[in-house]
Amino acid sequence: MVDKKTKAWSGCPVRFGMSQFGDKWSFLIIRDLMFKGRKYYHEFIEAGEGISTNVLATRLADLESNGIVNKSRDPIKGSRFIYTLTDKGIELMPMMLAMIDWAEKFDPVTEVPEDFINELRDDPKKLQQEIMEKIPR
Amino acid sequence: MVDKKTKAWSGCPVRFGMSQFGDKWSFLIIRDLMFKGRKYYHEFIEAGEGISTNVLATRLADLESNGIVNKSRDPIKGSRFIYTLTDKGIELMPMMLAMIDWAEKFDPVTEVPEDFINELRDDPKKLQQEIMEKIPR
DNA sequence: CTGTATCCTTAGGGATACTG
DNA sequence: CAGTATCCCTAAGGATACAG
Repeated sequence: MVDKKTKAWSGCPVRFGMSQFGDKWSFLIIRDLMFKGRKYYHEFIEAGEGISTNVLATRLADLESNGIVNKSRDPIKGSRFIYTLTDKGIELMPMMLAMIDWAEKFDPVTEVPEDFINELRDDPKKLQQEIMEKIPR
Repeated sequence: MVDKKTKAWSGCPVRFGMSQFGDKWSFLIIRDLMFKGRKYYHEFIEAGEGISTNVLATRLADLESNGIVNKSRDPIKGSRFIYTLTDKGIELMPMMLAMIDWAEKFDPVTEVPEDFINELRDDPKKLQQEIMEKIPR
């Protein structure tokens, strides 16, 4: 678990995670990409969380440079980009699901649809697969 | 999964999570409490992450007011406090483990002990139970 | 020693103007 | 319309003095 002497992981995974996506906006953007099918700049802006355009730009750039988000030109409408999760980003799903499960337990206001939570607790792998298939690529 | 109309969870669990522990320092403190057996003020300070005393104080207070951390007087040495995870805090373990698993996959520098990762992937419930028993109360 | 309060700086981020 | 650059300000947080 931890080194007996230093009581530390040599390269700490939690610190690494924080350095890669460890702020409010990154989590919310990953949420949007993972669970809400959002993939365009304006969709993130209009998500209603109040992120401003410049902050969104820097977060997307950060996530991209960390290999979590992929940015590619929209073949339909060449003036814009499509933002998607990379494999590395998609693999954050277990963490996000664990967080959702936790929030559902402890936040009286959180209202994740019942069948979502049921499936999450019953067969997380299956749920994960289902979500995966809906994530834009 | 999401409401068909709003495409949103009514009370978003991710936003809730972020409001409860959604910053670098909170994650690191929770890590210390959960995996490193730390429970005293000075142990967090000396963790070597460079948190300053005032920031630690506010984070501990925030986590306490969010019901994630418990603060009680040390019966041995009455001039100090013991900080522990509440049940609500302990239940963040699946999320933390998922994050550790992810970091181990994607950070070349992260070095979680092999048997830890093996057990995490093989029998997470058992690992969780084992860690749980080592968490100070 | 175990924390808390104060001070002060800086970086994060909101508002908005701007460019292709 | 899609995204970037600039401006400015607030609030997070580092250093450190202070209190019990």
